[in-house]
Formats: sequence, structure tokens, C-alpha cells
Amino acid sequence: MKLGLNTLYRRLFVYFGPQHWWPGDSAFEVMVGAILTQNTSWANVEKAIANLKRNRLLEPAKLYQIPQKRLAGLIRPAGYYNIKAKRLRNFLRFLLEDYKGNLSSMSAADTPALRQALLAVNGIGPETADSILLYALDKPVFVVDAYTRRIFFRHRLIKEGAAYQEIQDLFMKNLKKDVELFNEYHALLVKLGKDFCLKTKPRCEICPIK
DNA sequence: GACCAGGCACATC
DNA sequence: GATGTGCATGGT
Repeated sequence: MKLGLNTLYRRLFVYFGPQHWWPGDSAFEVMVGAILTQNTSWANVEKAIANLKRNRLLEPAKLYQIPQKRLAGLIRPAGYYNIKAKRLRNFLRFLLEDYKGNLSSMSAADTPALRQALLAVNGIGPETADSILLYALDKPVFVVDAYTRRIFFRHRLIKEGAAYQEIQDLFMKNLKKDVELFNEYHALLVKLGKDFCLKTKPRCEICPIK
């Protein structure tokens, strides 16, 4: 009997408790973090965000004003700092030009259209776009990441190398389209991944939700 | 010192 | 369409 998505969620929630994601004081901080955390540990991203906060730059217009070189220096701890400085600026330009830097007007956009627009920004791929939609703008979009893939492959819920869209569809077609549910579910998968999967490669014999 | 982390774009076949 | 590679810091 295959583990159902709702059952898996209940077990994760009972075992780990609510995660209350995304860590961040504002929607804009979440957006910046979503780009900075690409293939990077969150601890390093926190250092980069702390640098931006210390310099009072965590606002769209202010962050876009500073030279790319300086931005790269500030986000250095997050790694890939040159490419991420470009990517952040690509996103900021989009935010400022299309929504005047106003997150509320961005949030008012039609979700599928906004997702397409985000994906058209160079440096924003499916996971970053969906993280922004779910965690910054409270849109019911499921975020698929490396942990999700790893866990679902190990539990034989997806095939190896399954496409992003395929995995996202699995969640969105089998779960209630609920922001809180999608938020907690993804956060719980990351928690499981960090606490167990990474420490017991390649197979986890002590998985708490098996 | 190796290995990895809450990806993505781009080149090449 | 699939596969390989560059991007980079900081923790284990």
C-alpha cells in the first residue's frame, strides 16, 4: 500500500510540529531570500540578509540603487555572489518597472500569469518563482525542491529524474489548494530532509514517517 | 580535504 | 530533449 500524500503530511506534522515558514520579517525579505538560497544553505543566506539589513537596504528601490558590485559584496556569504547580484537586480527591475516596487500590486496579479512573468526573469526558475508566490505572496502554489525530490523518490512516490511540473502536479492534484497546507507541507519536507535524509544516505532506515 | 547546500542558465550533442 | 558545466561561500 502506497503512502498517501495526506497521510504523509499528517505524520510529518505530528512528528515535527508546525514549522511556521518562511523565516523572514517581510514579504520582500522572503523574495530576496528565495533568490539567495538557490543551491545554498540557509545559514549562509542569513548572513547575507543580515548585511543588507544592517545597511538598511532591504527595500526594492534602495536595493536597486546601489551598484551591482557593492550588492555582490554584501551578499558574498551566500555564495555565487556575482551571479546572484545580477539575478537580484533582474528581479528588482521587474518589480520596480511592472509593479512600481509595490508588493501589493504584484500580489493582485493573476497567479498563473504572474508565475509566467517571474519565470521570464533571468535567474528565476520554477522553485524560486513558486517560493515567492507561496511564501511571500500567499498564493496556493506547491514548492518542489531537492529535498522533496529525494524524499519522494526514496518513498517510491515519484520516479528518478521526474520533472518539476510532474512533481508539483502530484501535490496540487491530490491536496486541497490551501496556502497553509502547502506552506507547512514543504517546510516539513525540508525539516525531514535536514534531520534525517542527509544523515542516512543513500537509504534511510530510521525514517520517522515510514 | 572532500562533500554538500531550500537552483538556474547556458553550451553542446 | 537529455546531459554536462560554471557559479562560491561556509559548515560538517
